[in-house]
Amino acid sequence: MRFWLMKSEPNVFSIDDLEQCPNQTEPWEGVRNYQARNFMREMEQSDLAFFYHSNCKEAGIVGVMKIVKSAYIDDSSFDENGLYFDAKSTVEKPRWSRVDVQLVEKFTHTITLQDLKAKVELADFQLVQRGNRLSILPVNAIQWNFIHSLT
DNA sequence: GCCAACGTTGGC
DNA sequence: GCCAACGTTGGC
Repeated sequence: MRFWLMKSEPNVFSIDDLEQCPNQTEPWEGVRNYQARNFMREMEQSDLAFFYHSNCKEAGIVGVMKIVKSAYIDDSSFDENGLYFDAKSTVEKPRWSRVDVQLVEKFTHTITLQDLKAKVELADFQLVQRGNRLSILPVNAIQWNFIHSLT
């Protein structure tokens, strides 16, 4: 069982949007970065992930999700008219993957990036490293428990 | 909206 | 395989 952090811009897809989905479950699609994709492929059913709101007023962790389906083909890359179209990803040679996530817990308040950066315990956490842009990161158990204790 | 940091592309 | 040019991310 492993832990992760997954970023989404709330004006594109927020934790409230996930809450509205049937079964509070939705495919996590549109990841177009190889490192992030590879992390998704390492995910197993019942792994947990923090939901992180990025590129917004109050950037930070807003809740917890569960991986309910491990990586499979992200066919949004085939949709010519869609946001996530990638001409180099074909049905014969699909390039991108997605997983299905289910909402587990919505925090009553955001654990902001500012909060996280202030913690000595998280000095090694990839999220708070300078210049970090990865949209999916592994979180180790110690970090997970510590962050969760901040709620 | 700015811009630093990083990833990707493509010419050579 | 190098690296300049370009595109994207994301905090501020």
